[in-house]
This record gives sequence, structure tokens and C-alpha cells, in this order.
Amino acid sequence: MILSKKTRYAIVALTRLAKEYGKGPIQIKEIAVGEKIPQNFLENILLELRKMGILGSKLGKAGGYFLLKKPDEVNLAEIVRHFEGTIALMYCVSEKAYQPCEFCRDEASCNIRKVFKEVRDTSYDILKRTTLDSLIIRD
Amino acid sequence: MILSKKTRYAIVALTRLAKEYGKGPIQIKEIAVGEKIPQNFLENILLELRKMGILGSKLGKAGGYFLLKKPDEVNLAEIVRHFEGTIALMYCVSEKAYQPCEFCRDEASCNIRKVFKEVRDTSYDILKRTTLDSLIIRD
DNA sequence: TATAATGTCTACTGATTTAGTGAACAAAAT
DNA sequence: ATTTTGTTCACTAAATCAGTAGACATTATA
Repeated sequence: MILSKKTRYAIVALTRLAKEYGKGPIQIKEIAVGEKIPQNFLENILLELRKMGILGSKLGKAGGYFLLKKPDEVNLAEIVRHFEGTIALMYCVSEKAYQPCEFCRDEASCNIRKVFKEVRDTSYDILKRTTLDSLIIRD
Repeated sequence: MILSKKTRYAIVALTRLAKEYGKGPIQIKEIAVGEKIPQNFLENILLELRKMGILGSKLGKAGGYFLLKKPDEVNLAEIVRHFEGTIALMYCVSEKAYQPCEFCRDEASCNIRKVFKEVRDTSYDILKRTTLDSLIIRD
């Protein structure tokens, strides 16, 4: 059930970029060293976040990454969903990765499904209302 | 985030055994065929559940598996936790697989941790109060 | 008592996913 | 021009997943 390192790195890196929001591009190296993330791996992750439209980048010397959206416009549900494939624990209750159940005859009356639907929905609600700005620690 | 097949098979097999509670041993083959689970794989799973103390078995001809506990005494939290290792999405909020956070200085003030603690706690509550008897479909 | 039908246990395996690495390339500042 | 950065693609070692296979132990029953 533990999130992949990729997902965890993404959340930490985004929180860092939210903290520096408005300060222009931050270099990969600075995030990698500061947040203890392998730099090559972090490059792939930031690239994915850029393709998702969450990050922008500046090329060349004095380049780097920065948040395109405002910190309160990026929620954890979309991050987890993108890197994990889905929020749900069973395909039959997933929004993004739905597949018909391989066991039950009728999903509407399946009690196993009901439970995991409830787990998905409550988890989704928590992640959805958590935006990057609420993750920043201001000392 | 999807549960492994092992975990899903375990839940389905246990629900079946709960349905047949009190009827004596049910053969692996009957469960395998009825619930569409590969028999060899199911053998491993039922063996694990026996070692957990949830199932009992009868050897030899006319043997099989049966629930040792009453269906309302087996909850999904213990099943998921056993087969997935933990309920939590981050080690730093896990009861069973706790490890100190690799990123934050102070877990008590980490906001990322707070969110995933809430996700873990609510998921745990739902799974904990769901027992096998509530999963049986009676037609 | 022989035999057939079951569970037990250990080891093995192919496929997939995870967690990266490496290198050639492109763009921008100086 | 040179240096510093991000971009892209290909590759890989290790771990996990999803089973299989086979020898063995136990029990019912004919």
C-alpha cells in the first residue's frame, strides 16, 4: 500500500516549489540536494509534472523549474492519481482505471465493492482538498 | 494503489468460507473453481490464512478449509495489513511498518505526514469495522 | 490394508514494476 | 565560444508479483 518513491518524491518536490512560488526558476540540483532526491530520477519526475501542465521550465543557464499554477490550485489527488495510476484499491471502484470486477456477478449488490468504494471516496476527498499551499511549513 | 491479486483472492476466498461457516471443511478446489482463483495460488493463500490462525484445515480425503473464528470476528484491516504489509501510504504513518521519514526534519510538524495520517486512519477505521459476515450476500 | 483424494511444504520461474543511470542533445546566459 | 542548464531516449539491476511443480504426509473408505 506504500506509495512509490516516485510519487513521494513528486509530492516533496512540489511542496518545495510551492514554498518558492513566485521566485522564478529553481534548479533541479537545488531541489535534489535540498530534499535528498537522486538528481537523475528527479529530472524524470519534474519532466512528467511539466507535461501534466503543473510545472513550467526555463532552459539554459540560470534555468530551472517553477510552478505554473498557484499553490492552492494543485491538489494531491491529481498527483497521486497520475503517479499511482489510481486512488482506488480495486479496479471496480476506480474512476480513472475502472475495470469490471473479475469475481462478482453484480457490482451493484457486491458488498466487497461497497467497502472499497467507501475507502476510495474518503481517501479521494482528503487528497482532493489538500493543496500544495497547505503543505508548506512556514517557520 | 490497487491491492495485489493475493490480497483480493484472500478476501474473496474468506467471504466464501464465511458463507459456508459451520458446514465443515470446504475443499480448495471448490473455492478455486467457484471463485475463479488459480488453485495452486489459492493453496498458498489459504495456508497463510491458516498460519494466521483464521482458518483451520482437515487433512486427507474429505479434507478442506474452514473458518476457525466466527465471521463477525474477522475484519478486513487485518487481512489487508497482512497481505499488503501495511494499511498506510507512507511508512511514517504506518503502525505495522513504521519507518522514520526520509525527508522531513520533524514528523510532528510535517504537513504531508498529517494528510497521509488522516488517510490511513479513516481507511483503517472502515476496514476494521468491516467483518466477513457483512460481506456475505444472502439471496 | 491398499488406494485414492486431499492438504503441506519447499523451491522454482517468467513477467512486470521499481528505482534508478547514462549519454547525446538543445537552449540560453555570459 | 563556452558553460550551464533542461530534454529526451535508451538502458538496467533488483525486487516484487503471480503463479507452477513436485515430493510428501494424512485421512477416508473400499
